[in-house]
Amino acid sequence: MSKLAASDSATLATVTPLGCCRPLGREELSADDAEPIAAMFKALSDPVRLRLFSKIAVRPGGEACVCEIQDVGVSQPTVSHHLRKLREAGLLLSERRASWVYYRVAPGALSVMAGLLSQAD
Amino acid sequence: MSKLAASDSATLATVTPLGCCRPLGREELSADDAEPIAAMFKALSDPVRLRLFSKIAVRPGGEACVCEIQDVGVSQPTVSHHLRKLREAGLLLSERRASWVYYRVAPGALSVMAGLLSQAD
DNA sequence: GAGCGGTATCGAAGAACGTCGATACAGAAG
DNA sequence: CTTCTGTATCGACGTTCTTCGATACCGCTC
Repeated sequence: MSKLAASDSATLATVTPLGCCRPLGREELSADDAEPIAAMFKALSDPVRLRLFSKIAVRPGGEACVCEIQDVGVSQPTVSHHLRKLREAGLLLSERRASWVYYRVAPGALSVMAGLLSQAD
Repeated sequence: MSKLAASDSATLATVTPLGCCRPLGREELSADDAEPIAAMFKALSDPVRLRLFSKIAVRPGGEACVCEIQDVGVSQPTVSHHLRKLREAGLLLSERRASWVYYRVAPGALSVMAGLLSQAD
């Protein structure tokens, strides 16, 4: 992983093309579809990851340098670990620019999850 | 817990009254707000729980008897354990009717989470 | 009351997770 | 080439999670 780490996201890539991003209350989730979707929710199931994601999402363009969002009360390796998890889940993309690494919200990530949670009525 | 187990959900109850159900990309999440929100996502972060929730949500009225949704590939105690987790997270309500226990989707649960994931543009 | 089917709780075992300090790597600057 | 800053990886530790079998609880039926 060197330049533009786009897709370790088996997650988003696996989910999107399927018809599985319908509301959870629309049709019963298959065992296979449940797996990658659960992984996306798991990515947001930690308070630190949630704050990191929010810190990135609020920036204009949904992008931030790691150095700008590191104050979440845990060590630098831990921040790096959580950002990796978010990337692997398909929620973030990362890109190196000179000495700094920028993370940004993956296009479509939010809407896939929001779609799953929308009312089926 | 005997009759109508409505609120072990510190989660939903804690979150809803706050101004914290704005989109994650709207304003930066505080450490305190991140905690209960992460707990809700954690509830949906397991494939089995996701399927159980879906099985309930697809039923008319968003309600199902435990006996109708038990075939998810794990033992009966495990199913019970996961349903409890979903209830404690505020996503489900449970009610005993004669020998059977019915679980139903908690009103507002989905919209709170969907609101968090909606685009902030 | 005795027996029975449906559901919850208990206790244990193994896997997965969050966290850290130490260290490695990448690019810029001197 | 060496040094410095920013970020990632490694290895380890303690905690939390998922799962199970065994068992307890609850209502119904006989």
